Amino acid sequence: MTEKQFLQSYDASRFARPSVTVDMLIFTVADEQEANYRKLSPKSLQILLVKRADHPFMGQWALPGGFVSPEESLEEAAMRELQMETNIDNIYLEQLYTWGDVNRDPRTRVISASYMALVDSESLEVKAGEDADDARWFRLEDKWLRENKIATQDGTITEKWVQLRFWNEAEELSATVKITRTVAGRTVREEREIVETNHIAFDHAKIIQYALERLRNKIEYTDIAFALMPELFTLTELQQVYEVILGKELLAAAFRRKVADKVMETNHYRKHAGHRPSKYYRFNPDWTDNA
Amino acid sequence: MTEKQFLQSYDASRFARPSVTVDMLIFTVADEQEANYRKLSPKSLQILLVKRADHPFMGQWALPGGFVSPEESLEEAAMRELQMETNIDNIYLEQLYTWGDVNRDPRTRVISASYMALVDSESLEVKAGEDADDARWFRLEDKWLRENKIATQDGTITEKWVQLRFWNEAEELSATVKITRTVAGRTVREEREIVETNHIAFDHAKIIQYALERLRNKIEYTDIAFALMPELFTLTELQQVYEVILGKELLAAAFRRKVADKVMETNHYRKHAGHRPSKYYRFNPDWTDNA
DNA sequence: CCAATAGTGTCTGTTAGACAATATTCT
DNA sequence: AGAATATTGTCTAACAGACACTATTGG
Repeated sequence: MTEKQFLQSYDASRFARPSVTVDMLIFTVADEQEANYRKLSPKSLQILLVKRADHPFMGQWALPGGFVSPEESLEEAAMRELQMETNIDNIYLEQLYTWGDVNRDPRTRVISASYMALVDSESLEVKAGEDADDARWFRLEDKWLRENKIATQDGTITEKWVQLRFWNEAEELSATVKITRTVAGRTVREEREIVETNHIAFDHAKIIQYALERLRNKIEYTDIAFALMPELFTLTELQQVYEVILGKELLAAAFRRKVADKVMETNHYRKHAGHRPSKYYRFNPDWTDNA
Repeated sequence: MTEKQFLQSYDASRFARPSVTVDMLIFTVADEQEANYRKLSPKSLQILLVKRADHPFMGQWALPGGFVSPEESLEEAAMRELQMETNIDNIYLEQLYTWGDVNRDPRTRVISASYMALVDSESLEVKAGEDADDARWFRLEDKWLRENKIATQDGTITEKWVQLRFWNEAEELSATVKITRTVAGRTVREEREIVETNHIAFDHAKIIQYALERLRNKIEYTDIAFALMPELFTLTELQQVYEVILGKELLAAAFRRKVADKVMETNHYRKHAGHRPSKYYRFNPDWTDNA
């Protein structure tokens, strides 16, 4: 049989096939309200969730996403979903992880490729709430709850409980995820399990926790932070973005040294702030990460 | 309609579904032969490929892998394939990336989750060639060919050509992959394209190039190198593993300082080496990566 | 004037790179 | 003895953390 004959006679339906979806983790960092005109407005990390209109998990909140159609690539499907929710293009988009447990979805076997998108809140303001479907931004915070380390024959098992909290003006959601890290011999394995989830559909709490961890790691060794910034920004704003994602305060002097080569000065200044005006910067596209 | 009724009446076949496979990138670092009894044997990075017995790409070399069955998770499928090829368990296994272009496979729409496995060559020696199917280890090297950087409206496009070479006693394969890195505004995108491929099936050259890059990155900031080591090893052997993966020489003094906390001394020494014997070490499971 | 932030200077301790120097084996 | 590797010591430059200090605005 020639290759051509083979392909003509190939019957793809012989094998059972799963459904494949993309799940979108759309993050932004937005300003909070601040009463004192002199103080800077604090920033918060936010994620976009949609309210499920249908079974299963009807009424609960889920990651935006949908089935991948036969004539689009995974990336194209992710882009399509992203447009649908934010109508912004040229956005940071990165494949995160593909979730393939057997009973993730009560309907049928579903394998989900998750994508993380980062958008800057300024270009977003437009579409924020006026969405047709029930998409809403939630502030997102995670909290270390407790840790448990056990010795085994040839290594250790560390269990860590992390709580996620999501909230906006109308709603508050939460979940607890247990992360089990198994060191056996020279290899390490990590597993995630949802311990408790409150109005968050499917295994999406687990996916969000994973994404948050990845975001936190990547902001330290890549330039993704700039994807969260508007065209022009001050170094203090940039620092705030790092701080809200890392969940800790940074020293301004050291921070400025670290980002010095990644940004370019402009000769614009922020006005009417009630204190010394700060210079606006932009991303330096000639900056190269590697040596 | 209740959720229960909904689920009972749910018809999964309404949507066209792709086939899903796992592709395994099984790496090891093995000793080369060395004539001079006094000299250390150099090491080489190797990858396991299988010769395709059927159409399409019959006779060409491909990554081990196969279809994911409905009653196993992605990880379980990856484990199963790994066992099939190496019959070693408790191995380092990590999901790499999921490839979802529309025409990756001439038979039908196939989405492939790729997994990287690291095995130590010592426990492997057993299964090396006696495999039933046509699986073979290939030495693997990549070579930077050329780079091309173009300015655009709001950023740059960098194209990089990388050549991969695979060889063993019987066979030699090669491929060229073009990596396009687009910096536009504050976002970066990376794409990979196979420019030329020689007896390597599907888009697997691209996947291997990606895996190699990931391996190179991860060895710098994680402890995956130990997954490539036998139970006991000398610090020079460990350094050789770093060197062969990073493709550059390291200074012994600095290297030893860096890994000092990650290993534990034993009181065994390598014997009969024609020079000063080196101490054997083992991985220190109490070492924690993070602070 | 003063609250509040912007931005800089400098000290200190840690670490990576470089390389020299010493130690130890087997044939 | 001599080849070859193992292992340690030390100098230096770079850099991150800490913190003090100066600069600049709007009300």
